[in-house]
Amino acid sequence: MRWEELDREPCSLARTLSVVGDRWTLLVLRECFLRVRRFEEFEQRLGIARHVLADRLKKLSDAGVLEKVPYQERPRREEYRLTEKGLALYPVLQALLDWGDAYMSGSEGPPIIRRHKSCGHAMHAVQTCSECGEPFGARDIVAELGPGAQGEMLPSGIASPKGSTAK
Amino acid sequence: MRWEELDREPCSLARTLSVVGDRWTLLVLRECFLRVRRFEEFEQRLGIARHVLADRLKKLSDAGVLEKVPYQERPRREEYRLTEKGLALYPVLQALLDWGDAYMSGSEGPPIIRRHKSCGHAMHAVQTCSECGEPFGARDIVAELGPGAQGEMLPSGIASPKGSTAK
DNA sequence: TTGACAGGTTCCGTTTCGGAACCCATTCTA
DNA sequence: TAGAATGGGTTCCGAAACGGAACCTGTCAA
Repeated sequence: MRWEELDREPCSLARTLSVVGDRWTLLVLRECFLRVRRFEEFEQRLGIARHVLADRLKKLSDAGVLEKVPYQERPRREEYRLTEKGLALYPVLQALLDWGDAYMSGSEGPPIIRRHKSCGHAMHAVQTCSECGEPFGARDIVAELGPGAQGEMLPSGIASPKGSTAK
Repeated sequence: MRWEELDREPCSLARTLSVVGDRWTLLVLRECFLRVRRFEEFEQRLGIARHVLADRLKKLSDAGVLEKVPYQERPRREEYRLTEKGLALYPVLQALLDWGDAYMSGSEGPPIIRRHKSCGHAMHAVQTCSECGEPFGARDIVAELGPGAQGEMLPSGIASPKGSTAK
């Protein structure tokens, strides 16, 4: 596959990466979740080249992840805000953050801690099964072809809908 | 910040992206979780340029996410396997997959479904608080400076350890 | 009239990527 | 015993993306 065709791949991961999978996009979104909204502030906090920032903000807006909302007229100025679709990326950031906290923190510990408003504790994310509520890891899941599948998507030895599960 | 210095940023997200944040790495890891292990199979399934693949596999091995294990001698052949550190990236892939299923699937539905071995249901991931077990979203969390913090990391208006919480 | 501010766009030189060709040790096949 | 196949790369070239700096565009204040 080529990079520009990622969004047409029959794979939700590839399609997601076609939106957030390049060099700066997830860092821009980190700032969005920290309530950064204006061009200059993104630029200052990230140290990103201006035209690259402009490109990323445009692509995220086109994808419906951010929206431009005017905050003054004359001269017209607009800021970038997360949409619901953008807010739904929070678990992605959480998962990246948790892995970094666990494997990339120095001896001092993580640079930022997250506090759960309702219970008041410093926390990290635990992924649980939407159906039974139990925590799970890579070894607890099998992949199967779904309704939107096409062609040879799973390597040999992996379960298909009607086949047997992989050993 | 510049891209080559990402791993020295005081931010777990930036540090994680220094390992998995470039064009092909997460797709390579998707294949790893589908039990793809050999150079040729990565190449065929991804359609990635060979030297880019070689570079990504080397970087992931250097980072301790994959390890090369010999599967035959004479001629010596090695395959790439996820380490525990690599397996710990599963929540990242899950989160990306869930967002793609929710926002990037066509009318047919998601191309791959995940089945939870222990409960038997097709499932997606739900992130819950490690402390109280409740599901949470972006609006339920506040960020605070942690032990590894340095300098101006949070935008004005965001809580610091001793300050008040952001509105 | 000049300067500042916010939000870009343009230009240029350096990296990275995509695609194809080539390399190398070993084993299989004719 | 020659030649092809296999698996895992490396090398080379032109195209695309990036980093940095300069420039542009409304509007308002001094």
